[in-house]
Amino acid sequence: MPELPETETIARDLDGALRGAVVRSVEVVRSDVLRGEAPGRSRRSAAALAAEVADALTGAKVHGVSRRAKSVVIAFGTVCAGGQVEGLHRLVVTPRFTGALLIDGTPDDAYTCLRLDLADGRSLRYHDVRRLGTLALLGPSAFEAWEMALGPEPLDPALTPERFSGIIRGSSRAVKSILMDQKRLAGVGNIYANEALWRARIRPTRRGERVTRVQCALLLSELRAVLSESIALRGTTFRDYRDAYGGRGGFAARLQAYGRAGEPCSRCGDALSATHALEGRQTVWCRACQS
DNA sequence: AGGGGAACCCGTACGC
DNA sequence: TGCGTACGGGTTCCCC
Repeated sequence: MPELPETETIARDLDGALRGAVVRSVEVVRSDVLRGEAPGRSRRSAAALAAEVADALTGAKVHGVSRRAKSVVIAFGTVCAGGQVEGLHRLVVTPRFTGALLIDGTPDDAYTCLRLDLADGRSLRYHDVRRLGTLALLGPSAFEAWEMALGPEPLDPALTPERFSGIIRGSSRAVKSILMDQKRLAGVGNIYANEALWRARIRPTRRGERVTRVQCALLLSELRAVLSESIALRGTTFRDYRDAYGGRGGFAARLQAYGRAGEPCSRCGDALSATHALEGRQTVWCRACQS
């Protein structure tokens, strides 16, 4: 389940590997992962979208690869006669649970949804077993609309403790739900919400409006710490996540809360509690030292 | 505004 | 062993 550190890892690898590469041919194998206006939107005619993607990407040049929220953004431009890049559009890839962007060297199989063959002989595949991930090809205005609807990036220095505190304290919902609400804060999912709250000693069910400013400042710094540490170890492979070379992330062994229900809290030794009652998602915390 | 539930998928785990 | 079924997991969308 790629969240911010995992999609960041993929984006950094692909930016280094693909910047400047030219697409020779496009094969849409599974068109049901394609979306129109934005990732996650209900799908339009899959056949029409497949034709649009093939048409737009054939001959296109990779301008750069970046990340926003939990999505990898591949920016393409068309190479014109003069050599300059025009008609920038972006393929927004949201892998969800089992999606992966793989560069050549990984064997092809039945789960390839999209394959881009590059002029230099390499290839890039979007691979997804469950196909809950999505690919959306967005022009400049649709891309801007999608980005504008997302909350700030937790690692952006422009997100000050004051602003973060306003996000958390401005809602009566459970603080964990606020952390995971992509409209309020982008990129944080279940794993890192559990971890950040454990580190900051805040109970996941505490209402945002009842988290103090001091706790908010601590939560932001612990959130940034856990995200940065995970990026340094190329993310968390709990189960399905793979990087662009098919490799696993190294952060799973560092998790203190997620997936450790019943195990002793590494801070106080009490058994970690778990519930699914918070929006139906696995929530793990220490009753003794998180309040 | 926000909470609940369905839908999207299919490998995995389980029951019989 | 095989077959059938429940489940998970983030997000959107619809309804209350």
